[in-house]
Amino acid sequence: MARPRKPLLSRERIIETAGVLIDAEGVEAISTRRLAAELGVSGPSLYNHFRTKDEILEAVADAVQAQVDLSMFDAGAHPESGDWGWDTALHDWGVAYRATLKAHPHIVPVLALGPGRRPAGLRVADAVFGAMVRAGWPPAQATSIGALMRYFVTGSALGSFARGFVDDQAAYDPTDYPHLGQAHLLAERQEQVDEGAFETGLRAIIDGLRVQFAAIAEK
Amino acid sequence: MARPRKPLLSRERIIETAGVLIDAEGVEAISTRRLAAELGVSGPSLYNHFRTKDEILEAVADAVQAQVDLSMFDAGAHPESGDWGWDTALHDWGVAYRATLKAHPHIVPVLALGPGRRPAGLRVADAVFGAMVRAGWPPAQATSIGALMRYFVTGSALGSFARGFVDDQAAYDPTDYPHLGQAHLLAERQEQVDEGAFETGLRAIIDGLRVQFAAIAEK
DNA sequence: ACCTGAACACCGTTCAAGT
DNA sequence: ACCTGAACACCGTTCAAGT
Repeated sequence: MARPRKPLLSRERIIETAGVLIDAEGVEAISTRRLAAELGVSGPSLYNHFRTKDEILEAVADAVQAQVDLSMFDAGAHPESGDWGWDTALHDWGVAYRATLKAHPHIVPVLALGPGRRPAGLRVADAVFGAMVRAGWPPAQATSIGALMRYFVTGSALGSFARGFVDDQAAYDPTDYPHLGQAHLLAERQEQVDEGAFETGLRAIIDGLRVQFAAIAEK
Repeated sequence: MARPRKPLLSRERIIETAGVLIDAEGVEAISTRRLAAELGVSGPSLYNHFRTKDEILEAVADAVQAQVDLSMFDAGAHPESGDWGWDTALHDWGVAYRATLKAHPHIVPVLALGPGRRPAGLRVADAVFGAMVRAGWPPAQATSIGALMRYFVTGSALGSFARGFVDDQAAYDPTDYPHLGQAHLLAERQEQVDEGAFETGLRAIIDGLRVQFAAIAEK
């Protein structure tokens, strides 16, 4: 075939197809040959558009991150109700962030691991930092808030805590694990357990930040 | 050589060598051939001791997790001073947990991702759950606390937030990122920024849990 | 039981050749 | 510029053969 008069591939098409494939079958399902085949093209063609396979994965991760809603940080968010607060914005963002990652769980390791030098990651950092400073947080704390929220949300989206438990009482020898007598019950409700832990943690973080904020404002 | 009269390998020796290799060169450096060579043995020999390469990585992750100090959850911890509290225990554990993971950063993705069905993971869950219930937390909340702490600590150990920023002001176009004018300064102090965000987040979580605990105790 | 070399079906990436 | 097939240097894993 050689060079067609109109390019068969584009970065966008590669990212799109890779994303679908990863959502369906996981990151391990992606090989350059497999992805290329899915695109109707031969393996090495991809290297005309990306330098490495890792770069493709990073681009997919960035595309997912870009879907996270940030509108709650807008200066004029909820102007009518007048109840904007850095705390509710942070909570809403956390929930939206997690929901987006949970919709694309297979790419989360790439997203969480990378240094986050991707454009969408910077856009998030910018929005959070800007909103926190505007709300009265000192810059150093505003930076920390963006970081710690990322730690918590990606950590929660990465691994299921509840999935660690099997639905079999015999698996938990009371000698080894004296307090896990009911642990096998967790297996039945993995989803709720992880969701509950996330909600509890998110609320704790925000309650805790309120305590710190009050201490700062006091001075 | 065929079968030697004394086995050349053991699970322990494989885990140990794999751990050293991963610490030094990362998970990608581990191939079954490379690891076997390091052990003075041929590639397929490993399959007499582990079913898959992934099982080896899981075992290394478990070995790291097993190093995390849990003594702060002991019933008789600090009996002389009498200042044991679930909150300080949780804080100390968080700090110790993160320190251990930071000492072996290359294995953290495996540790954070896996379902945590490994023995060391269960031992952690058991210790935290037991201590929280003993301190007066309802079982459902005690479960959540173990989970949310894991989310936060592994998330913080996985990716550096600060590493996302480069030491170059020109990288942050004010049009794209209106609030990142000082972001290039973060690059210089990655370590402190991430450490500070972790400390802030850990304190916020514990302060927030105190608020919830007070609400529960009140009833 | 525990090691070996050979073999299978893959990989990511490079590169010269085609238009 | 953008695609191709061939090739290189790898992979994880299986398996029959050796003791």
